[in-house]
Amino acid sequence: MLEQLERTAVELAAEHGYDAVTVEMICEACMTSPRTFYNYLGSKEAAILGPRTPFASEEQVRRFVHEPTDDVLVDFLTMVIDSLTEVAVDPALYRLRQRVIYTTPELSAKRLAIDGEMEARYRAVVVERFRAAGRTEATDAELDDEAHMVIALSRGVLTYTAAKWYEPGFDRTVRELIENSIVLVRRVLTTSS
Amino acid sequence: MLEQLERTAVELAAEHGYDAVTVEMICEACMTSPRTFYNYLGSKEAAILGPRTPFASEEQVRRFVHEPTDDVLVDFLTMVIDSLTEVAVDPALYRLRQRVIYTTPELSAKRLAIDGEMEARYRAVVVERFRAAGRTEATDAELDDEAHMVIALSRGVLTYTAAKWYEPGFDRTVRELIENSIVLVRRVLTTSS
DNA sequence: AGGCATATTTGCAGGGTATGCAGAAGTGTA
DNA sequence: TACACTTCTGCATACCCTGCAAATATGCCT
Repeated sequence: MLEQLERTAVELAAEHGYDAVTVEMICEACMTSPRTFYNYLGSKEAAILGPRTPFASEEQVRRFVHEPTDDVLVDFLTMVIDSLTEVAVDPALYRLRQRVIYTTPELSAKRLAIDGEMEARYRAVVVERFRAAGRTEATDAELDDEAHMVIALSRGVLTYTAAKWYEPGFDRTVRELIENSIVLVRRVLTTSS
Repeated sequence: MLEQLERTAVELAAEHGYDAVTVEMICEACMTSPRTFYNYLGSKEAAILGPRTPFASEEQVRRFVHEPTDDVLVDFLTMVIDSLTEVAVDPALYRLRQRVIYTTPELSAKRLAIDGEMEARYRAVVVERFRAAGRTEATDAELDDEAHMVIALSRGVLTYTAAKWYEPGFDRTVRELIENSIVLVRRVLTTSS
């Protein structure tokens, strides 16, 4: 039932636009009552957004912390992207969902806010990595600041990547996109003009 | 009237929390009707968010495009921050507003979305600067990509800066914060681990 | 099958945001 | 005072969402 409600919500929103679809419509299509919809999903938004994006697994975090390359940003982005692409389930529905979210400002905003809630946790992970790498010369505050910035930059890169990913003529893999993004970051920060 | 409604909305929200304040409350405090509130403001959100953040002025854009230093990111951030801090008006109300927004996830999200709408325009400005600097070796698509990344990174830095700015013990100026942020960006991208 | 406990589903009342519309109230002018 | 014009207001309506209690379905035991 939950699955059917979500699917129907996403499909209807993709077809008519998020605002044009009412909870009642979704329920009629699913032959159930609005009250049940709210019991399962809590809100119309939640139906479209779907399950919360997962935090990186313990194993992924462990690798990030204890098997560093010489580039935090790349490692961090790799970890996050890996955790995101692990979800799988129904790829068609997944992509439809993303499309609806991405084309509805209200929903992208909400999604950004939700993902932002994980940032504090990720920040701690980054600090842990710094510590593990023997960064003992810096104070806690300094490392936390630096971790904060790693997260902030990653957010930028991920935003950029997501935009590319949802552009009409998308053909490359996420990994290629991220690699391309990193190259771009370096270019922006090293070349003049 | 409009001003009074906004001020009252922000003050009540700061005191009781955004969700706890109803439009009716605001209107009672202002001795007016809910209908008038909606005539002026359109939504409760709008009352708290206030006027849209302005785009950089023509003069600021001109300087960014034609008087480049060797660092796009710094120049871009400088331009944006300058345009943001030019607003002025009532500083106390301004800060109260920011605080309410920053402490209400729903509102920060919305604000981020609104600001995001200016990114396309800023991207064009960055490309213009690249062109003015004689970057003729690159294709349009390449420059646009690079500009896109400048914006994405800036968003990250601005997010970081905003977080710092609204931390309890804030004492430094925005300019100092930005400079500090840039240093941090470079460190993250150049030092190992 | 009948009876029973539990879980799921539903209806209903109500509070909140927001919009369209038409009429009321205020304002300035001849 | 009469008129035009702007501003404000009330009312009806649509939609989102929540709490509560009743109805329905489900599974299990005798």
